[in-house]
Amino acid sequence: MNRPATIADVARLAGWSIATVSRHVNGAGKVSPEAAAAIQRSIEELGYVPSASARGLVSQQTGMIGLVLPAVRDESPVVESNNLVEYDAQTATQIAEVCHSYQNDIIRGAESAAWEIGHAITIAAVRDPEANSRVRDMASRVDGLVVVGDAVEANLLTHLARRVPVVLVDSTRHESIHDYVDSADAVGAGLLAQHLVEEHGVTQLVFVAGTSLTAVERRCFTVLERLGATLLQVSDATASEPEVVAALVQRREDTGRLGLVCSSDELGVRVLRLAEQAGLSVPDDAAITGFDDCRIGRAAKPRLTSVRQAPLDLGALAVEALQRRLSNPQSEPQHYEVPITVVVRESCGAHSTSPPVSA
Amino acid sequence: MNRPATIADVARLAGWSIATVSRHVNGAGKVSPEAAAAIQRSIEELGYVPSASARGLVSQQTGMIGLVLPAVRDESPVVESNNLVEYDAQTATQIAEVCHSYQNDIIRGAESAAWEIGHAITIAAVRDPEANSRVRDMASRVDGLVVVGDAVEANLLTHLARRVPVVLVDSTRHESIHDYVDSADAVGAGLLAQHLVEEHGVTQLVFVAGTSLTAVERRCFTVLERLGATLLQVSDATASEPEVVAALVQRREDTGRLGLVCSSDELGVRVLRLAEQAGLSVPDDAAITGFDDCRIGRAAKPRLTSVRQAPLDLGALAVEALQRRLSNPQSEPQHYEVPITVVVRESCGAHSTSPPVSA
DNA sequence: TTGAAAGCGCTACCAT
DNA sequence: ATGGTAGCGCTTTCAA
Repeated sequence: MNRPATIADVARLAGWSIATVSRHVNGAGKVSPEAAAAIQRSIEELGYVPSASARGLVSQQTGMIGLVLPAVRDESPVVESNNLVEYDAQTATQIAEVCHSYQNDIIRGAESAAWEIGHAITIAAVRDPEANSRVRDMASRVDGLVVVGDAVEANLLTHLARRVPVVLVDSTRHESIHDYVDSADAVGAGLLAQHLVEEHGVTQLVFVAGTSLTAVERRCFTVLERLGATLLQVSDATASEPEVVAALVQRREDTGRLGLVCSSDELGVRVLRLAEQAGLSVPDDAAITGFDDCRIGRAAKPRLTSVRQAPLDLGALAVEALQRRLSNPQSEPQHYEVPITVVVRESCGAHSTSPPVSA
Repeated sequence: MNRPATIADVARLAGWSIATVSRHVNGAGKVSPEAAAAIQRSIEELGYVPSASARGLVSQQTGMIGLVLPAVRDESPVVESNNLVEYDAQTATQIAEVCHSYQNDIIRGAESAAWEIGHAITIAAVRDPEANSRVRDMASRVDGLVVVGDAVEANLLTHLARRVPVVLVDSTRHESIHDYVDSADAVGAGLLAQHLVEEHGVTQLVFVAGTSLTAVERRCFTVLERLGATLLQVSDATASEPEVVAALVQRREDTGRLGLVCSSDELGVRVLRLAEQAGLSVPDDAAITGFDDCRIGRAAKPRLTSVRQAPLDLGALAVEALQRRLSNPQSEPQHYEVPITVVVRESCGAHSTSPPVSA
């Protein structure tokens, strides 16, 4: 690995001009067969690879798309002594895994879509929203930026947006000056509710969530509320579970067949257990559904009906949005939504053999 | 988003020379406070971000590290009608998920390590080993290449290596002309065996693998063989399972307490079931261990003792290797190994309350 | 401390 | 079809 060969080296060795080499390499313009042959030979010989920097400099584009993700911090289990460890899976680890697979899908979706349009992607996991230099640096080497979640400060974002187009993904505080992509989660909640009511004769919808609602959860509840759903908030603490059990019993008595729409599969599994404690049979007394279609829900005892929001598509759509913006810089900021899918399983009353039902 | 501001724009607006702006931005050389202030102001005003291409061109380095991964193709479940689907988890999907989380960890490890040394990373999932242009392109925009698995043809690799240093990760056909990183999997197998024999009184070690051994598996078996292990190959087909059951019964009768070292957690779980069918109690008649420490093993009935090879560290180590190479281009190609960890659980005879044991 | 200017490797335009 | 050449935006001498 000496000084890497340049186009000039190739030209000299081949006995043709730099311009001709450039044309040959880019397949632009006509190049005589003899020239092409000679040039190709010296390319091989010298191991020539054109410099992306030089190309980018003259063409004013880098051929790269940047993906900024919020870093997920995961607790690693304590390692006890050299090479041997006693391991216990922990909640924190599980949550981290869910986030990882989510981000992983976004990355892969973006990578694939970027590849389709001839771009490479570069990624940065941002630990700290004030870590500006990181994002700045990235902005300098890409044609466009996909920012997932709230990894980046709003004002930095606007600064960067003056240089490269920015597409937000699943941001909670998305401002309308940027293009924005998320899943149609509220639509999913609605579909789910509709399914429960129409197909499984649920008479009372209940939206089950944590003690404080996230933006997504609020949106979902808004939709569900219109369909007559009530809200049941479950704290993280195990201590408060008896209350929840009581509430479930209560509602069952008051209103007949329950449809418990939980805001995550994790929560859904927990509610499954609580319903059992409440003496409710699932799905007969209470149909229970999750959200996000994680493995945990697929492994649950009555498998959990859930809403799948393909993060793969999220990533891909973000890249497509970027491409549109790139080719049409002046148009209004747009909002894209990736469609969701309701995955019907036993926890809502479907029989494993029953055919799928349409919306 | 007009034409992005250049250093010249900043200089003009600030009323100082290009050179001074450059020095201010890079913190190199002395710049008077007044100059700094004026320059900083116009940077903000113009939303100036220095062009990585231009920088790269002059400095002859891109500040990027490329990560090439073999694409994992996963079967997506058939979607049945609009937005509703009946889902069944499939083996193919499970395998894909394992690969994904493995690759995901490598990416995150690499990203993090790269960040430490001031580099960004770019990734390419290569669908087809002959997709040369993709990798070529990447080679043109990075300071170094990390190639995972057998994603890239050997001869292309050597071509590229003339331009950028290449570090191989988990390649089966790694040639000694490149730096190379993998896990100490064979060491792990050895440690596992040792643990089984010394701590749990296993009298007969059996290495359980698929019908054709991968390179890793061969390495592991080589080690185990020295410790007296025999080989038991299990085909993917369920049909042949009775034979395996018979084999297990046979060996148990012949040689006393069995130590079944399986080449993956998936296989381990399967063997768990087969041992049960064979009427063997686990871990009393047969201690069973997996490999790779996946979720499936942690969820198994007697939780599976396994060997964890932190792919996070793989990625990080690869980047470190690259950095060494970058700062010392002439040294001999090196082989790096990330240490493994034996995770002791019930399937080998450990009590969940028992303290961890040292090697 | 500052500024002028020579490239870095490449593309694209203009002659030929 | 081919070659000469003017930049692209930046860093880095070298003088001042």
